[in-house]
Amino acid sequence: MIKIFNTLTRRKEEFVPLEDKRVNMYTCGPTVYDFFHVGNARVFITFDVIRNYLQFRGYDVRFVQNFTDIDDKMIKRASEEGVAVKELGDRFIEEYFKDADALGIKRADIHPRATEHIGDIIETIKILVEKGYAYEADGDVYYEARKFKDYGKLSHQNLDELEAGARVEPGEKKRDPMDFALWKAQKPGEPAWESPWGKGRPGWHIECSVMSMKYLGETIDIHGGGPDLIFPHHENEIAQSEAATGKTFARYFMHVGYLNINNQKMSKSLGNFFTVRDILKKYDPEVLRFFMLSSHYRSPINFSEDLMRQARSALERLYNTLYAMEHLEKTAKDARCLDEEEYLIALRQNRERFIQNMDDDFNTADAISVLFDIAREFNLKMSMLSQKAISQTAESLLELGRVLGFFYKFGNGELLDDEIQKKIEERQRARKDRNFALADRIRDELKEKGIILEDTPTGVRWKRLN
RNA sequence: GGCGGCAUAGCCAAGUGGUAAGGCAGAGGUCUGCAAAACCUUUACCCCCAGUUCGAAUCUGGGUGCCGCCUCCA
Repeated sequence: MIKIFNTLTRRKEEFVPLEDKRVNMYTCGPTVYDFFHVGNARVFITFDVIRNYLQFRGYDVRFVQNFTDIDDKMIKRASEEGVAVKELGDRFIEEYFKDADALGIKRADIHPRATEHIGDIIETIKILVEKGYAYEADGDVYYEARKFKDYGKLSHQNLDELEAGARVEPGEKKRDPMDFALWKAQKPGEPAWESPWGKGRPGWHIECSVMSMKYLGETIDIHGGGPDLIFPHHENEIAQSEAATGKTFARYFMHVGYLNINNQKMSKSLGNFFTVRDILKKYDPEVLRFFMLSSHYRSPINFSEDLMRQARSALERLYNTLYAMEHLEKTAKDARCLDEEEYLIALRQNRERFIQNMDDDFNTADAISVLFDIAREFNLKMSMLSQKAISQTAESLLELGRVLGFFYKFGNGELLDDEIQKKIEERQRARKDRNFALADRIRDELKEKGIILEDTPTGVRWKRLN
């Protein structure tokens, strides 16, 4: 039984999708005006794992993540750079996929763009106006928060409390500070589309309501995003969607914890801002993924180079084990000895434990510890295992690791080229002749080329330097 | 002012009523031509005080410290 912490109820609930074995999920993607940062990455990686895991558990997952390609930030950046908003969006969508691919974040089934759904957005706004939830004011259209009786149910605030802290920008034509824009009238130089209220563009919140419902239906199973989306973004999505349809918008809302720098929120003004693009210059993307998944997704985590180095060492340990398995799979003789029943039972139990941990609100930290347990058991007993047991272990470790998005680069037919293979043989001859100077020189040479040699009782084992 | 989160070894981090997973780093050891990897051993008054309980890191109350949301933000 999978349990999910639902922001709506603030508790872990048993996960029961609307349709048996089918899950519809939507997450709010990036605004494509720049490269994405490590905080964004945490959200994308988290939902990538959740999606993988649900599939692993046999669900048919339909996953949608949008691109916000029209809003204030887009307009501002485009004009700064002297390019069209469309051009800016195209460019950073491309850059998004470069980073996401590197991090092993799989593509959503659909990545809709706001600007390609203007017609749908207008239709939904029309419905909200007709139903009396929205009003036009001078070319703008606002949603009247007070009309929606459940407003605040996600962020657990009531309107009066929210209103006390609300800020009204001068020049806004809202009737109430808590009202928010569904449609904004065009300002000079801004991109705009024709609408019943004149030329303009959509507000931020409406796009997600519209695209979620268009591709996944009026009621979806899981809606997620970053922690600061709870209010107002997701609150507003609920208000818009549920007012329009009269149905529950999303049954489980999931929010990822913050990624902090020195225990503080990352912000451009503090200068503690890291893009994924920058970090990948120094660290393997898989290390970043490992680092993120070492903590529970809802806990705040701190990002630092020291922690990245710790993550790198830890991941390396798993890889060492994988290399050892690969090596032994080739050299192990069958009928090794020992009763390996017990070992295989423990392996199965570990696999079960992994599932239990992940079932419990996707506890990746616990799940990772199982990976290490499997590795230790194997390292301890590897010289006594049959080929079959070794293969089974490798299979399990790879299978479970890949649910978390690890090990994708492993074992895809990386063959040593002949030249390197010859060097290894040459070194073996030198070792036999006790010409250790030559042997060490060859080992160093290969290291230069990124190939690490390790001598073991069953022969030379090699791995690629990361 | 309203709402919420966190505090576990040198560092990171699970655990949420039965006496502390896992990783990194350190020390010692085994193995080894050397190296590497691996394995073994070793390191915790679970922020403080009071309470509930046969029993609390885990529940309750009160402190202390840190962080967040309520405003564009993942």
